[in-house]
Amino acid sequence: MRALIVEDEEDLAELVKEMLQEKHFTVDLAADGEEGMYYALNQEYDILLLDVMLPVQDGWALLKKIRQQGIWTPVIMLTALAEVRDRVQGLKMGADDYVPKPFHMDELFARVESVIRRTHITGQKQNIIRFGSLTLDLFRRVFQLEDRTLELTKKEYQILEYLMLHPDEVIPREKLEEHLWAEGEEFWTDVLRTHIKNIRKKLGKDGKKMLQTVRGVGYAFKTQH
Amino acid sequence: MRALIVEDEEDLAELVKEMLQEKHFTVDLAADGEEGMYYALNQEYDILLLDVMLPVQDGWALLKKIRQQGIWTPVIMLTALAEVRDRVQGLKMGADDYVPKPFHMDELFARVESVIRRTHITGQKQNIIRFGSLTLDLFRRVFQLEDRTLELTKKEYQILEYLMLHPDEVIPREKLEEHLWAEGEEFWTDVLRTHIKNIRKKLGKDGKKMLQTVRGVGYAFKTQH
DNA sequence: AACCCGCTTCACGCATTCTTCATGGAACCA
DNA sequence: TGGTTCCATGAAGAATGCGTGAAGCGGGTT
Repeated sequence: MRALIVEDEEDLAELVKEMLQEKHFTVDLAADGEEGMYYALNQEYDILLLDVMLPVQDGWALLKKIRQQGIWTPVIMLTALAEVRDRVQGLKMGADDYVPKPFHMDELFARVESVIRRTHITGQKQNIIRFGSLTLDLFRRVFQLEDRTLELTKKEYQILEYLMLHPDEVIPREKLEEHLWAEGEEFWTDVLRTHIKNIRKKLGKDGKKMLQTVRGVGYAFKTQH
Repeated sequence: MRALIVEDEEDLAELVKEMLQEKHFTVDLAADGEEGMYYALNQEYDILLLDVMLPVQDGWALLKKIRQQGIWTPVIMLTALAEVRDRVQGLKMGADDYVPKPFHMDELFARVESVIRRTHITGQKQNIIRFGSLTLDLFRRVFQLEDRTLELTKKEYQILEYLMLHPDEVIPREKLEEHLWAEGEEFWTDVLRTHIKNIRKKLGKDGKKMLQTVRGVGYAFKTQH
């Protein structure tokens, strides 16, 4: 899962970021409305957390603009102005929820979860995806192979989740890398190879069939043969 | 994915082309407004990159005309005139974004991605092309023959994609070669012949019917034999 | 501090893919 | 029909990219 936080109070932003990372999100941070706009338009996220009071361009303006651009990623507004009026305005403009500051991290995360669940691609309560003997429960963040749950590390989970959400699609290395490492982070493509190797190992004898290499391009999760 | 670049500065055009090819796009180049018009009207693209200052017919005129023809492929305008007036004009005339020169390739690509995604969400145009028993899913980067997915190598894929995207059109060897090998790379035309042979083999008994040789010129993908 | 776990780095061998080459065959033109 | 050019083909060599195991590193935990 990927989240974008647009928040100018650095400390708070950092706290939220860490909390989400702990929950295995990949997080991008933007400090003002313009930067936020840039990220929101150019990356794919599962959730946007927007502060209302922002430099350059406030949260409402940002929200309005990205909706005009046809981006319907779920949005949670964060604001100090705990007024009902704002809430109404926000929901009208296409926010999915609204969390008044100050908030507990737990509460925020609960909202994040619920909003994502509500609006996720499938639109259903349960986000369970199954191919053959492999099952992915998006919200419990669990893979099952036959009846055994797979013990995956964070990066391994992120990779397999991404691939399984795009079945039979050849995913270029760069795309996976963008997904796994937030803007600006360094990495070496060796890393991806190693993770793939480890995932395959955990997937057992069918590992190589499920996660196929497309030489010179990337990897693909195969639903059959 | 397919892109058309209409740009008269050869060096820049070549740079953009290579960048997009690296991102697995199939790219056509046109050097003036007239040629650009021809391509835009006769081929389908996922994105058009139009220079404003062009010989014969400028980018705005081109944009206007193709919109009049009912072609709503997303368009990004490239221009040296980084004026707000232009931007407004462009957006009014149906450009989807606007990138002032000089730009970084990364930035340009970010815009390309975002514009495509935006129009994808609303448009839901599937990038699936089918002739007879052969199907190409551009988005997934997968060929299917009957129900079997074809296991093509990178070069093989690039060749067949290019030919299938220009059905019944005789593609000169040199054009294919330009498409496959970046400027300056060495090759021998033997290579192309060998790849064609291998593709045909993978296509099975109809291989030669689908991929026809045009003696002295090049090859053509035939939609019917 | 010592440990553990997961992420990253590295070097090497191997397999696939790309390219080269030699040969025979098909199309084209007098 | 013979000569010429261009193309198809299979096999073999060269280049490339991937898989793998092992080792380093660093943050978090006890």
